[in-house]
Formats: sequence, C-alpha cells, structure tokens
Amino acid sequence: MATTSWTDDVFETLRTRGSRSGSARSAIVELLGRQDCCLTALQIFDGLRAEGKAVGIASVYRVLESLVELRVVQQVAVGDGQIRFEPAHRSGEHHHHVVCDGCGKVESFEDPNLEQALHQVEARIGYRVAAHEVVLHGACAACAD
Amino acid sequence: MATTSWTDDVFETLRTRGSRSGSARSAIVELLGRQDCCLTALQIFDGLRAEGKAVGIASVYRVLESLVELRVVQQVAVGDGQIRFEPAHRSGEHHHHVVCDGCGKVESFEDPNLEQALHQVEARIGYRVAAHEVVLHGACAACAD
DNA sequence: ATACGTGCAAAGTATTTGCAAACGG
DNA sequence: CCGTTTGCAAATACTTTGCACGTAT
Repeated sequence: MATTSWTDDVFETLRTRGSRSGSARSAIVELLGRQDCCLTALQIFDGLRAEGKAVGIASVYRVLESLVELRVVQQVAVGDGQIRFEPAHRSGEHHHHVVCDGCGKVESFEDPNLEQALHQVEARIGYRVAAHEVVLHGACAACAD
Repeated sequence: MATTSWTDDVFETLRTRGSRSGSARSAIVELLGRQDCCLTALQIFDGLRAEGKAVGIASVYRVLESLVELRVVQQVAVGDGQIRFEPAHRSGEHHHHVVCDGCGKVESFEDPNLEQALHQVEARIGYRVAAHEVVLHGACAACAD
C-alpha cells in the first residue's frame, strides 16, 4: 500500500514548505520513520547517539516541535510526566496506547469501534477537535501477578 | 445519592489504613474534594497558599502520590508536560478531558457510549486495565477563529 | 552572501529526595 | 515517647532559550 513512506512524505512536506535540509532533522525524521510506537525526546536523543549521530538535545526538541506544528508528528502523554512523539500518518490509520504501570512499557492498539465512539463525541462537544488520544493504564501479562 | 462525599470517603480510607491525620494532607484532600476538574500539583499548591494554608510543595507531591496509590485520586496527562490530579470517585462515574491548544483550558465531558467502547477494548487486550483516560485536543469556541 | 539550522551551555520549570523538626496517637 | 507527617532546601529530570557558528541554497 505505502507507495510513499512516512519518512518520504515528511521530507517532501519540508521541501514544499521551503525548509532547508539539516543533518539533525534528517536523522530524527529517519529514526522516527523506523518506529512503530511513541518515543520520548530523550529516547530519540539516545537512539541517535547509539547510531553515531551526535545531535544536540536542543535540536531534538526544536525539530520535534516543528514536526508537531506541521502535524506530521503527534504528541502522546501517557502520564509519566514525559511527552512522547510518534509519526502521524496521513491516513485515518491511527492507534492508541496502553501503559504498564508496573514496568513502564508502552504498547499500542487499534479499535475501529472506539474510533467511531470518539468521532461521535467530537461532533457534539463545542470544540473543533484536531486530535484525540486514549491511554489505558494497567498491568501487562508479565507484571500482573 | 452521595450520602458520603468523596472527601469523607478519603478520610475514612486513610483512617482505616492507619494513617495519621496531618494538616497538609487534610488541606489537600479538602481542596480536591471541592474541584470538579483536574488540577496540577502547582495549582493545588497555589490554591492552598491562597486560602492561607502554607503547605510545602514537597508535601503536595508526597500526599498526591499516596492518594494515587490508594486509588482515590487519578492522574491525568493532557500533554503539556504537567501531571494533573483529580478525585477518583468510587462509582463508575467518570469523565474525560478536552484541552484547548489555543488557551490551555481543560474541560471535562462524559459519554456512556465511549465508556462502553473502552470496556470492550479493555476486555480484549492482554492487560489487566486499572484505569483509562481520553484526551481530546482542539480549539474551544473562543479560540476557533 | 545570507538566512536558516545546529550545538553548546545556561536558564527555567516540574518533580523528587534527604533530613531535622513538628506533631498525632 | 515513638514513628508518621511535614517543610525546607538541595538535588534531579525534563524542556526551553540565547547565542555563535556552520551550512545549504
């Protein structure tokens, strides 16, 4: 299906917008494109270090901020005081998160039925809703006694 | 319906658990009991100051942590990097949050249909789900142009 | 050449921890 | 009295900002 990857989409969007291509941003976009779930800014920073790309932490935050503004990256708050980031795919394709309060693991899930219920809510409250986010908290199979 | 208020419930729970009653915790529980929506730790701190109860910020965090552990207070993350807290009522009574990305306002809403969809999801994923949280992001009536 | 992008370091904000004094039972 | 609770201050964690330099166009 994906004739164009998220990564390519983002580079295209940036080019269209007239942004210059910098090394920090390229590295971050490429790393994010390889992820299937959300990462904290520090995880991204460490991940880049691990592959030898020593970008500054400030650049990580600045790049993420700009990508959020372009709506190609979505912020996720799971309640541990850190903000996480993940690719926002153009299609309605969309997932939510379940957090293990025991080990801190974050996983994702999808549910069309839930999406539908969310859309109904969004239609009736007096907000122009731009995004939504569902977080389940509990114990994963390993942490549940 | 509420023959006992949340505040009383909490004091009762604390007593049962053998906790001593301290001034900081009492003040925090009472303030929370008067709220209808979530507050940050700092908002609670300032609120207490405003009414002349000068508790230490450390106590605010420690008390909130213990109340979360007792499951009488629920944490809410709306994505601005701060953790919010609100009373967790025994009954299934339960609300979710909508955040205005323009002015930062946080409001609450309820939707039985959404709750049902959530329960269905919770039943099918391999987690023992203890809590769930839905956050909508968008522009409120005032901030939407 | 000239902005934009980046990295470093410093500042800012939120939260946690160590410890001694205050206090309830 | 004894141990929990509290407040202060210091420490930590995460994020933002200021500024000078590098670099793509």
